[in-house]
Amino acid sequence: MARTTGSDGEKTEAAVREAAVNLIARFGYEAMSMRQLAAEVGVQVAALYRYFPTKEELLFTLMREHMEGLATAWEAARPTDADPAQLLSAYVRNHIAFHIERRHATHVSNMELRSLSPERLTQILRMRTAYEKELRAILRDGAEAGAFSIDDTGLTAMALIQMMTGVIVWFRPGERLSIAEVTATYLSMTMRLVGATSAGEERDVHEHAQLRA
Amino acid sequence: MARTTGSDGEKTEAAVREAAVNLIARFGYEAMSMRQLAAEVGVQVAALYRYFPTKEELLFTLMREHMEGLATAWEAARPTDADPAQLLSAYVRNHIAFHIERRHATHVSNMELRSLSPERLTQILRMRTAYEKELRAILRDGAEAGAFSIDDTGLTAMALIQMMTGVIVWFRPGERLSIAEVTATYLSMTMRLVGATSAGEERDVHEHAQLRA
DNA sequence: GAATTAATTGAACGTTCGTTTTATTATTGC
DNA sequence: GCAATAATAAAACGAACGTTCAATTAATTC
Repeated sequence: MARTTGSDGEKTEAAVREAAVNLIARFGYEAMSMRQLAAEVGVQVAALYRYFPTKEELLFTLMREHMEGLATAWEAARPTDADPAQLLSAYVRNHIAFHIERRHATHVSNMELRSLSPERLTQILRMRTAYEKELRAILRDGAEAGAFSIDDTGLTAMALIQMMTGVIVWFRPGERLSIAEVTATYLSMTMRLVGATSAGEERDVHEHAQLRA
Repeated sequence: MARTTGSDGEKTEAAVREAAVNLIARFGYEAMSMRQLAAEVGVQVAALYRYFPTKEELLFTLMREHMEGLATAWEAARPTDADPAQLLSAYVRNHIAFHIERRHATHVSNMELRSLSPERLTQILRMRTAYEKELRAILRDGAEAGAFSIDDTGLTAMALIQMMTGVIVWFRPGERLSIAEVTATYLSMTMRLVGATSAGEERDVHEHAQLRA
């Protein structure tokens, strides 16, 4: 046989992407074979190479689109004319929502960086740094405005990102906590961590979180 | 040639361990080949199999000893008759010191879990859970005693561990910050995050960290 | 100093890997 | 309905993989 009835390039490519994210998240990039991926999609190995010239290019595509999606989501979620606490709150909400929604893709983007060639690694890291820079700016502006009490802006930003992204390690949808509860608690922890003093939505969030304590 | 002059089983095994930790941390377990490891040690491939029956057993040994070391370090560092803030402070100090000191081994233990067989994975996770349980107990006791203000003990413990362990992702010895400075800032962030109210050593640490702000 | 044990080499095993090539069939445009 | 093109199958490539085995030499024991 050759071309199969009802075959469609776009559908196949989308199926390859989705299967690849799941397999790489579960077994790791090196451990996933192109044969395994093809079998998961329900296609022969050679068909994969019609859409992605190499295995690494497939990985890179998944990562790049994940980072682009993160940047796009933040652009859409970022409030205009907001005080530091509201900005930080929006950043935390967006970060947690995005990462919980795309647990597997986040896993891939965080764990498989070393499988990229130096040039591609640089490209992904540049996107990541740009995203983290937004948080540092929020923290710096808030500290200068007296809304936050922060020892070291850069270190605090890294600590917050590690803390928030860590959600995907243990969070499983439908278990003890809902996404809203997790987000509320993380918001509360974040605001305390940065020593937020303002009376914005942060206090509401904090009081809401206390309801479950 | 066969046995080489000055060859010593103990030294070779130690060299294999060390080289394996470094190579796996840098390239990943799947990407590291036994030939690459042998070349790094300066030995032929077959010699590795005198010390570790399989590649996975080597990985498991590295992980198990890392987790045992972490438990041992905490047992030695845990204060007797201390208030919650002092206990938490000791936990944070020990965790950060241990993980910075063994960055590569921590990377291996955190990133390569999926390469273990189910039984071995369970064994490592059991050790990890036991260690995390200590932190949850500290947080729970502190919250009950009124020393901390915590929304969700389990969630806070996970957030703290992710935040602290994340140090190894960005920290490089000899750069902008010293280990002492990083530890002080993380202690400060931790105490604020858990809403510590007591006037133990936590205030000293916090004031000290403020000196650099 | 001969016998035994410890440590290692060198070569090979079968398997799996990412990738390529060629042929074949389904779909699309005219 | 016929040409052009898109999508896939089937088979094969050489290279690299984890692992094993037999042979060989250094160190140790008596």
